[in-house]
Formats: sequence, C-alpha cells, structure tokens
Amino acid sequence: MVKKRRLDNNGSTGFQVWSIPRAPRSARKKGLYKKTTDGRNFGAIELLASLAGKLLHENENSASRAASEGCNLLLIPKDMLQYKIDTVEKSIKSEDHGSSGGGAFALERASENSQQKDSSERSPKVEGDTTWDGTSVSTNFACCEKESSESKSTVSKSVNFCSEVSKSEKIMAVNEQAVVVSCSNDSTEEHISKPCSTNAISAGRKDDMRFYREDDDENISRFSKSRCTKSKPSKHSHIIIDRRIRKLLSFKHWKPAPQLKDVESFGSGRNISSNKRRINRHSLYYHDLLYKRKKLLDGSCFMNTDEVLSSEGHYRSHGVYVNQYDPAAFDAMDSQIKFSIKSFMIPELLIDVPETATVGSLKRTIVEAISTIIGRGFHVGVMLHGKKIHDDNRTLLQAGISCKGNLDNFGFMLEPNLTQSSPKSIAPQDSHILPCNISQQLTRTLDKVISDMGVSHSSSDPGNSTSVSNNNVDNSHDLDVSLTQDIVTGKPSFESGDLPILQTSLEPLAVVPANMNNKGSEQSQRRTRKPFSVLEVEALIQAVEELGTGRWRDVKLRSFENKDHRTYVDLKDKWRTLVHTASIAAQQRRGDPVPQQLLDRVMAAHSYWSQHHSKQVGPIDGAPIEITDDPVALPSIKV
DNA sequence: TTTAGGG
DNA sequence: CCCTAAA
Repeated sequence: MVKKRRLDNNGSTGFQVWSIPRAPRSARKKGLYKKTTDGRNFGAIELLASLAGKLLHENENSASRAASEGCNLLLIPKDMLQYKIDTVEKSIKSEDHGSSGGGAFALERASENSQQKDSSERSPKVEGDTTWDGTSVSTNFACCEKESSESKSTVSKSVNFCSEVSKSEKIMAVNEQAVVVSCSNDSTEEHISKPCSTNAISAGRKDDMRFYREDDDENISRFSKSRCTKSKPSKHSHIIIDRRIRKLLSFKHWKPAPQLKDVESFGSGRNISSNKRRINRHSLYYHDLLYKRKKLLDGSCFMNTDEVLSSEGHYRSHGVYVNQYDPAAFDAMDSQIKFSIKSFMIPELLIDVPETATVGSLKRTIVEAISTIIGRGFHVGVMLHGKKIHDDNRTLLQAGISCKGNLDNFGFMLEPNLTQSSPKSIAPQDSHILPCNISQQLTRTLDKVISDMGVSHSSSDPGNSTSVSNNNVDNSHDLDVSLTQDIVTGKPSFESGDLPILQTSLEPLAVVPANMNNKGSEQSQRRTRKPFSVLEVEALIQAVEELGTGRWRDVKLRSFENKDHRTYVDLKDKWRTLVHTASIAAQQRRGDPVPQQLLDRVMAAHSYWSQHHSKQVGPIDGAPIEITDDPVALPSIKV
C-alpha cells in the first residue's frame, strides 16, 4: 500500500512523500490495486509538485482562482512561493478573472505529466460552489530534504503547504466556524462549503508544519514560518487542488478526535464500532480509514496529518493533538522528505504513583508534570472504561485502575480549565519542539504508573485474569513502537495551533488513551478477546447439532441469546476454529483445551452438516438429529 | 442483516 | 477477532 514516488518536475524542487492512495474496496480486494514496490504510483505531493511547477508558469489568473478557493490546498516550493505570493496578491485584488478551475487545470496537466494513469483518479473539477472569502489561510511547511544522490538540491528546500490536510481547516474548526468538510469514499461527494470566517482563519496562522532533517534530529531545521492573517490575506497564496489531492493528502490521514460521547462508550469498542458504522457513509469511510491506517502499521507507511473530522463532516472544535515525527520510522525508507506537523510536545514524564495514590493525586501529578511545560490552563481527567472517574479521593486501586490492568480502557483526558486559561502560558507559539509527544508520554507515564504499581490481578472474574495479564504484556511489548504507531495511526495530538481551544471550549479536549500504542483506538479498538468457555463450546455444539451450520443467527438466538458479546459471527468463527481444532493433533492445539469429547461432537456435527443441507432440512427443536448414528457423522480422520 | 470466508 | 463481499 505504500506508495512512494519521487517527482522532479520541471527541474524544480523534487518532492518525495509517502502516500497511501486509496482504491475502491473492490479493487483492493481483488488485487487490482496492488501496491507497486517500484514506486510507480503517483504520490500526492508529486501531483502537488507538478501543480506547483505548472503554476509557476501559469498566469496570475490561476493563482487568483486558487486563492479564491483556498480551502483546498497549496503546496509550492518556497522559491516559487515568493513568486506566487506576489502574483496572488495582485490578482486577489483584481478579483477572479473568470479563470475558473485554473488550479484544476494545472493539476490535470500535472497529472498527465506525471503519467498518472489511474483512471479512478481522473482530474476532478473544482467545485463550483466552493467559496472563499479571499482571505488566506496558510500553513507552513518547512521541509528538509534529505540529501540524496538523485536530489538536486543539496540544501533543504522549504515548502509552503497550505491545505486542509494540515491546518487551515482544522484551525477553523478550532473556532467552531469550521469549514464544513465532509469526506466520503472515492468518487463520492465532498463538500467544501462555507467560507471560513476570518476569525477562524486568523487562528490558523499559528500552525506550522515542519520538515525535519532525518540526520539531524536534534538540530531541527525550521524553515519558512510565515503566517497569514486577515490583515495580510495574501501572505500566502492558495492554490486549489482537486479532490483527488485532498483525498490523497488528507482524508486518509485524518482521524476524528473522540468526543466525550464517544468516549463514554470507550470501554465497549463494539458499540462504538457498530454505531459508527450506522451513522453514514462518512463514518464508513472513516472507519475504513482507520482500518487502513491500522493496516499501515505493518507496511511501515505513514504520512500523518492529524485532523479533526467528525462523522458528520464537521470539524470538531476540541481536541488534543500531537503529531509526531519519528526518525526511526523513516529510517526504514530512503525518503527524502520528512515532515511533521509542529506539535506540542512534551518531554518524557515519568511519574511514580503508588497504588494507594488517589485518583486526584494522579491527576494533579499529571497536571503538574505537564503544566511545567505547557503552562497552566488545563486539568486532567482520568477515564476508565469510558467513564470519567470523578471521585478524586478514591485510590487507583479502588478505582480499579490497578486491578483492571487492561489499559485499553484507561486514559487521560486533557480538559480546559477556564479559570486559569492564559493563552500565553498555554500556547507558547512557536515553542521549541520538545522531543516527545504528549500522548506517547502519557502513555508511557501511565504504563509506568501501572507497572510501578504492579498489576494486581485481583480480578473477580477468574476467566479473565489471563487475558488481563496478556494485555499487560502486550502493552509493554508495544511500547517500543508507540512512536511509529502514533504517526501511522495519527493519534490525537496536542498542537499549539489548537491550544486556543483551551480557552474556548468547555468540553474535554480529547482522551489520550493510555495505550495509544495499541493498534486501534477509539472505535477501531478491537474487542478484548474473550475465550469461549467449555460450557459455551458445548452450547455451541449443541446448537449446531440441532440447527446445523449456516444458521448462525439461529444458533445465536438459541444458545447465546443473552450473551451480547457473542455475535453470530463470533459463533461462526468459533465453530470454524473448533472444527479446525478437532482436525489437528492434540499436541498442536493451543489455548485452554477443549475436551476431546466435545471435539468429537464437533467433527461429527461438521461431517453431518457438510453432507446435509442445514439450511433446508435442519432438525427442528425437540427432534435433534442423532449424529452419532449417522454414518457420515463419524469422526472424520481427514484433515 | 446474515452468511461465508479471507485475514 | 476483524473485515467485507454477497446474498
């Protein structure tokens, strides 16, 4: 899935970026959209670069048009930028000269030049109804090219990158005057509507995206950090890129910040997942996005620009984001450009909290630790299983934190504290970049807290103690890769640009799950494994013996009606594994052993129902088949 | 929504 | 367990 491609357009700055183009599910499923390891696939930046190059030679009209639709995005090499700024400034004043779709046009040509073949990525048209008040919203990218043999530029190039992908719209969201953007799957609607308020726009200027030199992490190069305000609308131009780019660069890397209502059901990923799935196709897309993102973990692919996008297509106005640059992640690739959204980062915080500490003291500890870095103005909430722990007087032990052990459902929540809000102290603009990311650090902190406390498995459910234990093992194991995963999964981040929300929103900013390093968070969170008990297995076998396979819903209704955590899909899966288990040597079986007797029944029922069409002639209640008397039901030896 | 399978 | 094409 990882697509990388270098583009050297018109001899201008070459961009290289990691991009994860999407293809329709069907295409992907059928392998029509296999990744190409030779990097033949286009990259978003490549298109952007092409565009930039083209734009350099386009007339001002294009720029004007672009600026008028600045909700999209811009990516221009810095050296071009100066040029564009000038031209845009002029043309903005003279208004749009009717060069509708100039940007798109450029893009189309660019795509041709870049040998873009994918028909599904046909050059789209600029949305005619997209409006823009002409005010610039800009986000800066400072990029640093890694020196490579093929790179012409030996020195870093700076790029201005203005797009919804990165900042502008997010910032608008901050002020709750968001540009409404609804994203959806390929070839469907996207709406960029409502011009952003200048107010919102002005907030965007704080954003800053940077590229780091891979080989010089500590000496992070910062480049163009220009900003735009409503007073200086044209400081940065905007060039509209079509929805293709938008999808490439943004949607697949966006993730919504959990709202409290989502968080409330944090502990039941299933509910979240299924509910989300019902909302609309946006959420479907989102869900898919997360899924893909999750898959990216394996592919070491990343390009993270965190965004807030609710399933309704509205930006949420609260969220804590941390974007993170992980050198290690890049090491795996010979990428030339690394970039990271400027984030509000916090150095590692190690906090020792005794098990007997109270929740309140834990909160205070966290607040203290963080506030020394970002200042006051917030407080920390502790979430466990989707519920805020309000009783600060309870100890962690009493709160169940030490007992649960399962950090899946444990997290912190940074909340604004209006009484102490102080923009200056909270949002140190252009603050130095600290080496760590808050979510990660919170994670680590929490992990440490938990580990220091020593996980006491005083679980009341003996059947779960093992899984609890396993979870802890997993957590510690995953810790090492949390950085990468943060990037890939786009964990909520804490950006200076977002910080103003701290003063404007009463709602929790976000939940920072303690184990953000886990594969999924929020709605994509995998259900905690719940092994089938022997009794359940027996019930399943019983039901299948009577109903046959292929009637999992009936099986569910019959024997697992009151077990919400066992879906018919689960039952089906379990049966499949049972059949498999029964067919392999006992020595190869894992997990809690299932009595051979039951496995024999499994094989018998499986054989029987594979010979009989369960759907049609399934035995009825009270008249279960006598499998053991059926010749074909004899335990099969075959594998 | 269910079923059936791949992962 | 998850995900999803098909039915």
